[in-house]
Amino acid sequence: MINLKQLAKHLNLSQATVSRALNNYSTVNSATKARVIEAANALGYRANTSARQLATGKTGAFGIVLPAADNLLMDPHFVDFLAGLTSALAVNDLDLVLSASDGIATYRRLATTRKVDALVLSAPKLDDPRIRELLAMNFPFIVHGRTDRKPDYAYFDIDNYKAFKDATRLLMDLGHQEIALLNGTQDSVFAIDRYRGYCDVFGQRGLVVNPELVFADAMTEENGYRIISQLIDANKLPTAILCSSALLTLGANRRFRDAGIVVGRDVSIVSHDDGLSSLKTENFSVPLTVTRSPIRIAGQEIGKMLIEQSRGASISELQKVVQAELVVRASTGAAPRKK
Amino acid sequence: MINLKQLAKHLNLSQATVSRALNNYSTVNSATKARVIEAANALGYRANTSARQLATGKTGAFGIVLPAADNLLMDPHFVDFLAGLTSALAVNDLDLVLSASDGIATYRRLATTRKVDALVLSAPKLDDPRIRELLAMNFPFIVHGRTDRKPDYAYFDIDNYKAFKDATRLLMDLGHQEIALLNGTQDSVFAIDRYRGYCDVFGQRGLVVNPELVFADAMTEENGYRIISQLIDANKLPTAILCSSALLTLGANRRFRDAGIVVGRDVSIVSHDDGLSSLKTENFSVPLTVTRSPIRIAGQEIGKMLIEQSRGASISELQKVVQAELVVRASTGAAPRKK
DNA sequence: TTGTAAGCGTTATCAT
DNA sequence: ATGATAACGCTTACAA
Repeated sequence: MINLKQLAKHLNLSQATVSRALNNYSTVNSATKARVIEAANALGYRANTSARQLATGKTGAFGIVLPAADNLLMDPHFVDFLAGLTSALAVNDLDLVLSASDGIATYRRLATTRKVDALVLSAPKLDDPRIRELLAMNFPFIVHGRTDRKPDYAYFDIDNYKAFKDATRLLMDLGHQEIALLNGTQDSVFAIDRYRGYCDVFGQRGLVVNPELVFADAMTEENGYRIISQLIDANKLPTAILCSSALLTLGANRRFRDAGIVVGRDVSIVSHDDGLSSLKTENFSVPLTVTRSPIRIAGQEIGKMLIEQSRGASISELQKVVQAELVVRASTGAAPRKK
Repeated sequence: MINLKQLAKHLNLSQATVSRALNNYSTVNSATKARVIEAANALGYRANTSARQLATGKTGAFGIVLPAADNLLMDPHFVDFLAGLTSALAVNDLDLVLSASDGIATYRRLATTRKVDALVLSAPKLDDPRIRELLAMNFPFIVHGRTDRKPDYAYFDIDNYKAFKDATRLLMDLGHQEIALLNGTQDSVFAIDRYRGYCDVFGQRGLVVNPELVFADAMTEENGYRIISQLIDANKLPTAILCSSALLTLGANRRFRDAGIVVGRDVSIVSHDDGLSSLKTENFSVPLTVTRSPIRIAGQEIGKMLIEQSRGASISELQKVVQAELVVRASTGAAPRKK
């Protein structure tokens, strides 16, 4: 394990020159630069991270906190997100520091101990205290999602409002009027946006939303099953359902199959699809019609934004919204005639 | 953002004393210790991580690399594992550094740049090159799994052999003789161990394993569906199946439901269950009989071992094997009579 | 183009 | 019990 001093001595150069050569400064002679790099490789020199961090004030790492240990429900979306994020960072040899959530204290700790250069913040709530605090501390961060339409911080989000508007329209164009919405809890901004999209189409067509068909809860397989059970038992199953997560849809499908209800014929489904690699909506027994936006891409984009941010990009350059793609497959069909 | 020098000046003490007070050295007067701590809190002093790392040579972080970006299949097990791991580390304010995998180079980089104090290594293969290299570098690591029965490095594993022996016995005791094994690929040691457990029970009972009923592939929902389809189409469906993953079982179940085959009556299933929070085997339409061993606990245990290791525990203290629990639920029943 | 030397903010050693 | 002061290994003015 050789250090800069030793490498410099070995080369009969000063530490400064060697350092500059390794960091590709333009002022250093290209011949010596080559010589330095070769020697460094030959001797297996690797800069000590802590020393570099101390000297530059940059850590070369970004922080993220593992969401929701509170309800013990680990979100399967998170791995895909992490995969995208780390792959974008790896391009520049940047790392990701992962911490278990102890609430807002974790964010504070990560920011104040200068373990990381910036944070990524997932699943923002309305008026999220983490955002307020980070903003007050003037610590850089990027939000996956938004707290309102046009916030004054860096974020990456999908157009949830538009996605669910499109999905609702599609169903209505197929003749559906009774459409259940299986959504996430209403404290998450994305769920609110989706609900608004859904409602607005009803409004535009002079129809009224039936609140008995709107569900806001944790987006688990179990809940999908439970909600459809409830609807069937109460004899209130609508002709179509709109799901905020493929997991919910999975559970709903299981219930439909148990009841002998054929998806795409007896009932139509549009689901949001985060493109999870472990849950492919195209491989469902009845391939799903979805609003699709891979969460892995979101991770990747946020990784790139993190890099841009550390290079000094302004807030306005760090605000992105992408559209979800409406993919029509076999789970949607014309509304059955009223019996 | 105050530093040690400023804090020391503010207290009319030397940096050394303040540092010692903050690090709870016994040699420092308890009155001044209290005074220092109070001032530190009042002024919001936080030690600079890089500086401390440089001085101590310890990073206070452990590394892990996100598996298998190669096949784009993100393992949902990984989040649960991470949750356990980070929660154990958080107790001591330790962090986890996550890197995207660029093959073995990633491990090398993490080790040589001294970004972390130790690595955790997942999904070991037979004669894994990562292990060989880390061992040669003398860099500390803990393996989740094993490369052989009694290796000479730190590891945490479950007794896969015993688990699948138990499962196979259970099925045979119920009268099953044709038992399919839906396993992971045979380059993973856990899959080999499970296969051995399965085979040995056949051997002990004087029966012979039918190789047409043994499948070794990626443990995805799709593969579970596909394999059962294949069996049904070839009219070779056995009376029982043994699955290495709840995901495989999920897919198998979907195929059974499509075919109107009733699990627990027409066919028996025993699945391994890693206790994923997003996939609860007790909530399947037919609650599953499983060999259970929560992967979250594995993460937690490895987190504790990482801490022990950095405190100087010996290799022999860092080798743990736990048993999976056989939980009998409704997916297993007596073998149907031969038609 | 290269070298000298001063940080960066801690902890550790050695006196006192 | 406390204080000087020297590491730790790098980057970066400033000089040459």
